[in-house]
Amino acid sequence: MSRTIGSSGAKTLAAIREAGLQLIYKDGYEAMSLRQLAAKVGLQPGSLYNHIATKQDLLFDLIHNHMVTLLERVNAELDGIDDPLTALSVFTAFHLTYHIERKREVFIGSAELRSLEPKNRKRIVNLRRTYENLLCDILEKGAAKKQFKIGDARVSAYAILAMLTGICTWYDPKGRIDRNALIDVHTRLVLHGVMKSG
Amino acid sequence: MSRTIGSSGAKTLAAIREAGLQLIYKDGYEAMSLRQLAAKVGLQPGSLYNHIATKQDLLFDLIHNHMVTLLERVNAELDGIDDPLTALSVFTAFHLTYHIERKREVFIGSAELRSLEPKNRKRIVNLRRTYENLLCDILEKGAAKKQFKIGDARVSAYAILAMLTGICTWYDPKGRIDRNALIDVHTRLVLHGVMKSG
DNA sequence: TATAAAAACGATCATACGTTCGTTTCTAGA
DNA sequence: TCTAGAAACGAACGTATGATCGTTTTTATA
Repeated sequence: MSRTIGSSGAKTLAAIREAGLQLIYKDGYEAMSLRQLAAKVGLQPGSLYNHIATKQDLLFDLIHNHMVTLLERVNAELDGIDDPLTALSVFTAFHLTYHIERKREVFIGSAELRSLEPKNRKRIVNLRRTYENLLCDILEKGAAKKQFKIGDARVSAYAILAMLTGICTWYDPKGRIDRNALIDVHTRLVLHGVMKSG
Repeated sequence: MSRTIGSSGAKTLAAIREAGLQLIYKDGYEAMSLRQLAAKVGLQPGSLYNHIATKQDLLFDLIHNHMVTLLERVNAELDGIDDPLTALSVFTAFHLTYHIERKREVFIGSAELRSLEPKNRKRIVNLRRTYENLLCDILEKGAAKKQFKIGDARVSAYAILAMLTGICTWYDPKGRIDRNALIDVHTRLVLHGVMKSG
């Protein structure tokens, strides 16, 4: 028995994950070859299989890990908040912050859904649905309390999520736009968009 | 000399385009093999090359054709409209309508940008930038006239476009949601989102 | 109807892919 | 220090890919 604690295996796996994230984000899952991936990590292609089961497993692992983290964090953020308006504001800020920080995972999580095997895809779609439902609930509560005026809650939720998630395709943290300014612009669009008055 | 008018070649090319659209939309460009494509059209793989130059050319052709049409139509829609509020409303309705009608092309046009060779990608990105600028201009004019209150115009434009384009990933014309209801919900979100009052 | 071009066939090319496997090297716990 | 297991090598597997090419069939015009 050996190499359980502090083994370099964990580091290698982490390096594979990071390299995979970069390559899939840049070129897409299908376009990334395991030879590319291995070269980026500094391994022979076959050696990858000491750490991952299949290419598909790596993709699922990356997306699943991201979804679980997303749900954990959003639940922590929304915990104890009752007022729909406050909740919507918190949700918006959280969603943007998280999506800026992990934009590669987020992008892969939606762009490469199609590359997941049906069974894996279903698991991810379920987690995503759970997340969407959080926003749906907020909107419905706000509409019930007459704070919001929206049409169909699910349609509105999809529209808002699409808007907020869109930054993953273009936002550059080192670019012209300040992060807080980004959050302000979006928060305004969302809140004014759903508010009853206006 | 023969087979110039009414030749069956044009029909075959159209069939290849349509089949390509379906397959790329469903599985992605990289995942679509020319054998799949040929089978769907009812040809041997090699016969495709009587109609297309390369697989890459087919992808570019599909996306480019879509972008050119998009620009033609939006210009026709906005022609002669001066008031920013009216323009924004028209733009929103047009964008949604077009994106519902050609959701496969639109989806491919953004999801498969990465699959285009650099030179091809640049041409598409330029066309897209032209389209984005139309919305940017509307927002800036509205802000200058104090009709709108927005932050950065380009950020707002990206946010709105992301929201409206998002329907391509989930909207089903045969589904629960009526098309007009969809347009209403989104128009409300956009207009209220940018309006000064609120 | 004769003919030249268009379009399909179908075999084949070279290459790249994900994955496997026997072997060797390294490393950390006993 | 010894040793078992982890992790790397590197050659190889079978398969699928995009693309080519000489040949045959179909088509519409002249």
